[in-house]
Amino acid sequence: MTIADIARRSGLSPATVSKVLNGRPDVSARTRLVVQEALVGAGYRRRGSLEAPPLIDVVFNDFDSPWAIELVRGAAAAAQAEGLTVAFTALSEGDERRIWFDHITSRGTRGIMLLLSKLTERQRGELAARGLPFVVIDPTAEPGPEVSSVGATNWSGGLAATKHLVELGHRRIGVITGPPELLCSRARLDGYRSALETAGLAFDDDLVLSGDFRMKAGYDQAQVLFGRRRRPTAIFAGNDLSALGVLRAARDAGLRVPDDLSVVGFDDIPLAEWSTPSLTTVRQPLIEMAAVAVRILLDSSGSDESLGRRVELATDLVVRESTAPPG
Amino acid sequence: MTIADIARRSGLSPATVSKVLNGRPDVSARTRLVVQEALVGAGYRRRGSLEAPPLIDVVFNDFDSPWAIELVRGAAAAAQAEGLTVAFTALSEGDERRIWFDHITSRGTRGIMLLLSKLTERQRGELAARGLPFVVIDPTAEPGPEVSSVGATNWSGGLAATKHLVELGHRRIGVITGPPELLCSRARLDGYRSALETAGLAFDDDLVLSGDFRMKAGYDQAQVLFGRRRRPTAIFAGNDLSALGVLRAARDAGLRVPDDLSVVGFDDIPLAEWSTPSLTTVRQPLIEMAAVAVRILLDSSGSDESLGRRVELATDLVVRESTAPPG
DNA sequence: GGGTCTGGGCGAAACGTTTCGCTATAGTCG
DNA sequence: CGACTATAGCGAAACGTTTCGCCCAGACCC
Repeated sequence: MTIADIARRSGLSPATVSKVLNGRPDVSARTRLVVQEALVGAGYRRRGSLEAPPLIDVVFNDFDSPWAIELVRGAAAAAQAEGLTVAFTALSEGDERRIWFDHITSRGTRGIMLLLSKLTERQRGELAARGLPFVVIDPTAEPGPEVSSVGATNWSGGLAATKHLVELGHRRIGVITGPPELLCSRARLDGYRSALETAGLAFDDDLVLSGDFRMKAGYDQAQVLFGRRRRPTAIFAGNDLSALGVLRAARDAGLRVPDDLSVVGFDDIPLAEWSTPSLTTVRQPLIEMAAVAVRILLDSSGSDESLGRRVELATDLVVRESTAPPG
Repeated sequence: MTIADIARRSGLSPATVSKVLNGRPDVSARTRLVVQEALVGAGYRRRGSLEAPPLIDVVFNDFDSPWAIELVRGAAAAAQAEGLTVAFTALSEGDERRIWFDHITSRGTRGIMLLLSKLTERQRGELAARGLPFVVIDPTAEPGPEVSSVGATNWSGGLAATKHLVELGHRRIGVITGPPELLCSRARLDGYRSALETAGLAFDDDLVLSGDFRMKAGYDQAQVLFGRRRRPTAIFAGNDLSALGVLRAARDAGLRVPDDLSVVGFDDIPLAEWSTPSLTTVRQPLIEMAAVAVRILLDSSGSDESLGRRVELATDLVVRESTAPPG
């Protein structure tokens, strides 16, 4: 089954078929469609499958967070073990999505790993037609069943963090979530809610604020919480970065952590161990998550089954210095 | 001038010539040489020069520091503006250098950006033969004149940091340097020395310790300094990461920063602004440095001149909360 | 309406790359 | 020392990719 066969089937030249396969621009939409049908119909595969470029693409929104860094590092390590390199694309705010996508597909890749990002329906289709796998880490919305994704047990993590605070004796526990549209933010919040329920504590809307996973948000929202009539004695931050913002806000407000305020983060970035005070947090195995994602990409690279896989790795509460019984 | 011509000239097949051009392993050393001579003799160039893969490679030792991250981000941004992608390779400790090098060269790249790393003589030759440019950021040793490199004004930075402390009234100023083999570490230390001299202060060997740019080293060495007969009233850390280690050590030793101890870092990583207390530091324009490096790669990609460029961008003292007059 | 220009879309042919098998040489065993 | 095996090195041919020019449709001008 060669390119020439496809060309004959579809009444076009081998050159044109090649262009479609490589996402070249000088093919009309109609022709492209005809070729793609012929490709699928004939079950075409490149001959030596070794031609696939030894690249794995990691794409993320410009959040320059340690969280992303850890994932990239994990991906790089896993890729290197397979003789692959990680190429990475940071999407800045206003970026037209087409740009990076065209870029990656025209250059070729072994698979695409999306951090917190989403593909358009069109893009999904194009990838499927070319047999390029992709996997989402911490998907934004509930992804379809045919989309592979990797995450952590966010709900359990939120539960564990809150339970820890409750067991220390805290009754008023503030929350600063991540962006509400993210699945992981919502799961963590639900874990919090569930822990309160189990403990027989009321859920108070006034104590729940949303942030964006950055330090500044943690800082600002912590100040809001400090201004509440009855100040919470503990804060569960959506991630470590905002938890660090909370620590900072506490210091500026003259509150001692953990004596006057307990703080729990989420992620366990390397910094959490070195902040002052060191941060109690819910550890996500980011390195492993990236490794799993790479494995999914490589596995699904060969096979045609379009059934997605959903993997959730376990989280782990790491107790350090930022939590204590309320003063 | 095609591959076939070269083949005829050297009495070999086009296939073999192609293999040489692509660094394939199944060519004997002699044959490879013959072909390379023929290539040079005939002045061969690939036809469409557009085939150069749209990749820039960033290679660094596994230091997982925010410093490297900033540079990678800068490189990614600059590359994206040119329609290129950044591929990145983290060298772990025991890595055989050949591995990554063969990998990158066989896959192809537009240029290589080395962070704190070094190439062997052989590798330099191989890159030159293939016309692949490279640039070093913060070179380890004095690089030859034909090597391009980008850095910051480390000496001035060290000078400015120390001068700042001296002007605040500090007389005993400890230093925790980076790895001594790095040019930038030594330059910063010399700046420190020079500032002391200008101020008429004696240089005391007991106050100079070396670290490795990580938090733990900052922490450990700070404890050593605290144990000195006359404890220093200020510490100049080789980079922000070790400065954070110092902050932590100070807290564990019951010293208040900046009342009992002033701390200055180097780099101005994003975190410096958010640490508690926020860190006075010498800012390196990392993003710009990476952008300059990318520009050098692309500029020298076309031309044959093998003369290296050395660029040093200006550093800048950023005064925050971690420095004050000695108590 | 006819001429001219422009650009998108396609294919022929030139080109580079890869696979696969052949050959010669080195290494191994009895 | 001969037979057998393994391996490195190379080339023919199959294959995919790219360039370049042709064709044609639409826009524009006169």
